[in-house]
Amino acid sequence: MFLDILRADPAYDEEDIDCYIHVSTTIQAIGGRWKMLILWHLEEGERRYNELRRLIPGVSQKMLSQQLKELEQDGLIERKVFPETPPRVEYAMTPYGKTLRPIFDIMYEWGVNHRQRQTTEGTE
Amino acid sequence: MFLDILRADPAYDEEDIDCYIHVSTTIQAIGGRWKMLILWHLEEGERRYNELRRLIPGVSQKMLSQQLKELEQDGLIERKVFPETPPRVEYAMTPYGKTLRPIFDIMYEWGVNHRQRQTTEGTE
DNA sequence: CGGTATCCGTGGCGATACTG
DNA sequence: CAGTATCGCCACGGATACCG
Repeated sequence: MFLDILRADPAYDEEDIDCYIHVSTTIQAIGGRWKMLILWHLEEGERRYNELRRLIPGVSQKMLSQQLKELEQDGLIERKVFPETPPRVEYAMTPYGKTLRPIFDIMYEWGVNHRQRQTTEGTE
Repeated sequence: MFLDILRADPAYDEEDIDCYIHVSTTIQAIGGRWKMLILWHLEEGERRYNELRRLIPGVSQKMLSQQLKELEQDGLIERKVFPETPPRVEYAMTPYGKTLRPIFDIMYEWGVNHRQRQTTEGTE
C-alpha cells in the first residue's frame, strides 16, 4: 500500500518516512469508522457479535465483521468460538489491545479541547 | 456529518457518543493523507507552498492546498501572505498546532511497536 | 446465531489544465 | 509563485440477500 510507495520513492528522506509510517500505522489500526466504538465496548468486557450490533446502532453486518477481523489480525482483540448450537462467539480485548488506552485518552482530551475551540470561535 | 447522525440517534448512549466524537474529532484533524507530513515539516520551521511540494513528493497541488486549508481552519497552522511580486506565502505551525506533539509522539511509539509485532509474527 | 457474497453509491484523492 | 477548476478513479462503506 501507500507506505511502500513512500519507501520506494528515493526523493523521500529516511526520517520523513519513519515519522509518517509509524503514525500512519497507528491511525490505520484504530482509524476505521467503527473500530473505536468496538474497542470502547470491549473494554467493558466480552461481547458477542449481535450484542455489538445492538450496542453500535447503524453498523452493518459487513462492516462489523470486517472491522472485527482487522482488529483481530492486528492482535488488538481476540475471537473465541464456542462449539455449541446455536453457535456462540465472544470478542474480547487482548492485553495488547489495552496498550491503546493511553492513545485514546490523549486523543479524547485533545478532541474535547478542539471542539470547544471550534464552538468558541463560532465560525461554524 | 457522521457525528451528528450519532447524536440524533436515540439508540446511542451519551457516554458512547462522547467517547466517539472526541476521538474522531482528533483523528479527522490529523488523519488526512498528507497532514502529518505537512505538520512534520512545519515543525522544523516555516515553509512556502512550493517548498512543501518539494518536501512531500507525490502530493498534488490540489491536495496540498486543501489539506493546508483544513489545517489552517482548525487553527493548527498559520498562513502568512507577503504582498510582493512574485507573491510569497509562508506556512507555520501555531502554538495550538504544537499541542499535537504529544499525540504524535505516543502514536509514533505505538506504531513502531506495532510494526515490530507484525514482522515478528511474520504472518504477513 | 454469526456470519459471507454481491452490488452499488459516495467522497477522498489524483491528474491535468488554467489563473492572478 | 501560489494557487483554483474540472474530470474521473477507486476504495471505503452501506444495503440486501444468502449460508453453516
